[in-house]
Amino acid sequence: MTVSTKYRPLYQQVYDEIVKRIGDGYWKAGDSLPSEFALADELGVSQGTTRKALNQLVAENILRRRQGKGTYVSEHSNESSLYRFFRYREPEGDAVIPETQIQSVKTRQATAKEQSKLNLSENLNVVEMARLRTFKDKPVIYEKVIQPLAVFPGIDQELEIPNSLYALYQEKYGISIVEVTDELHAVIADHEVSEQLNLPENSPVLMNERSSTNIDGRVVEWSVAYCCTKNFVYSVTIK
Amino acid sequence: MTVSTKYRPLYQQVYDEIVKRIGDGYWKAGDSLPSEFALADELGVSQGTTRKALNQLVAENILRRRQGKGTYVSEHSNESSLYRFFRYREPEGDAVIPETQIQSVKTRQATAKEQSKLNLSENLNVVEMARLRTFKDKPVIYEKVIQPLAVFPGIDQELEIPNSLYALYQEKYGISIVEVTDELHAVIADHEVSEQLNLPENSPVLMNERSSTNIDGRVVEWSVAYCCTKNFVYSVTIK
DNA sequence: TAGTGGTCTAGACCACCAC
DNA sequence: TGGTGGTCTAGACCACTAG
Repeated sequence: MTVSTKYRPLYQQVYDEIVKRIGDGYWKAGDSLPSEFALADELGVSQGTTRKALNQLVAENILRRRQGKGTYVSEHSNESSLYRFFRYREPEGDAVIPETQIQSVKTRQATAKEQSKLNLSENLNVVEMARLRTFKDKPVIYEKVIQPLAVFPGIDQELEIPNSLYALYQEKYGISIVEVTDELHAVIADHEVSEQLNLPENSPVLMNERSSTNIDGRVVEWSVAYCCTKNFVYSVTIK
Repeated sequence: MTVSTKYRPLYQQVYDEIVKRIGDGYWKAGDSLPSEFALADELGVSQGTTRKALNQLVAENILRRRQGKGTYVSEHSNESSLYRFFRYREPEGDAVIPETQIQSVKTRQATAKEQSKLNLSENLNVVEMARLRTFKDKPVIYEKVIQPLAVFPGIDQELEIPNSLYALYQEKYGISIVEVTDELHAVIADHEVSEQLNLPENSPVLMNERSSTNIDGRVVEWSVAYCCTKNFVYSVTIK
């Protein structure tokens, strides 16, 4: 492996190389990686160094390892990991898996806020998807998802949009969301939101502005979700 | 080191032993631990095994290490780590460090909800502290903190309550909060909350119900905080 | 049985810090 | 200069999986 002039520990260089290969599509979600020894030989480092990089990637949910089988690129489209970023729960703490209906898909220019959140400078075309999430046939979350067309070409023409957009991003665009940042506000539902969520006027709702980050560190999606927290809570554990 | 009948990897046994010593007060917040080799010798394992346990504890914010100096028990009363669990930010993303005023301290029996959240079965005496957090002389968060008297004996007689309760827990009671779980709701401020936060009637506020967990895994504090998110957001990153 | 990841050890060398 | 943690290597053995 080429050693950069600016010093980075070997195991971090191995880490970078693996991330690069996943980002380039050389290894795709669900693929198995070579064994520790094979990878170490190929990159010219020791098995222990490779292991350290691999374990770091496991800690970040980018890889999964199973003793006796091998090392795999995480499939974020698994039921379990699909809802890793979905933080709404019933008050008793039970997970909620909602249904999703697409309400509308529009293509337009990004607003100033969207440009800033998505770091857009040149191509300002974005897709706005409005979605209604329902649970037991009752509307629970109304959200607008903003995607740069440059990142997701043709996503506005997509006919079958799955329950989880993250699965679509991964399968069709090779984009793996590995981190999200949520900013939560309490607001009064406006007319559109009350109507969609079937709430009385002036209901308080939780507004969640989310930035989603790809494996390469770019913010590739920004969304605003409104949730009535009468029957649900946003639950998060910080360590 | 004694090896338990039920197999646990050596490095996890080392991990457990270190946690136990911190929990027992053998090493206190800010203390330095023996070097990797000294600890390895004492416990009868290799330096690499000790290192693995130590690094895991660093990942969990229980220890801190500095090259050339040593390994230290985290002081959660550091400015930096004190606010690790404080998730309110200005909309631009700047951290907010508020002032705190104690409004009242009461001792009473735990409610059913508090018993459940704090896993109380025998001694039901709890202390309720009402606190108002202000930023730039404006009230921003009103909260009620519930502490079991069995865990914090005499805390209701405390004269000097610092800005961060977690620092008090650590210094006086040897309790280190290592994990919190927040449940967020959007609600309409009631009379008490609007008055404390100086808000008009019917303002939406973010309600945060928090369970705080000690190093030994027990929930030792439960609180409810109300925040007006007009000028602040609750911000969290999930990986 | 062969191949994989998981644990554990021993030792070398480097970078940082304090005296 | 001596002691600390940080990186890197080499190799042994164990546990799990699959054919």
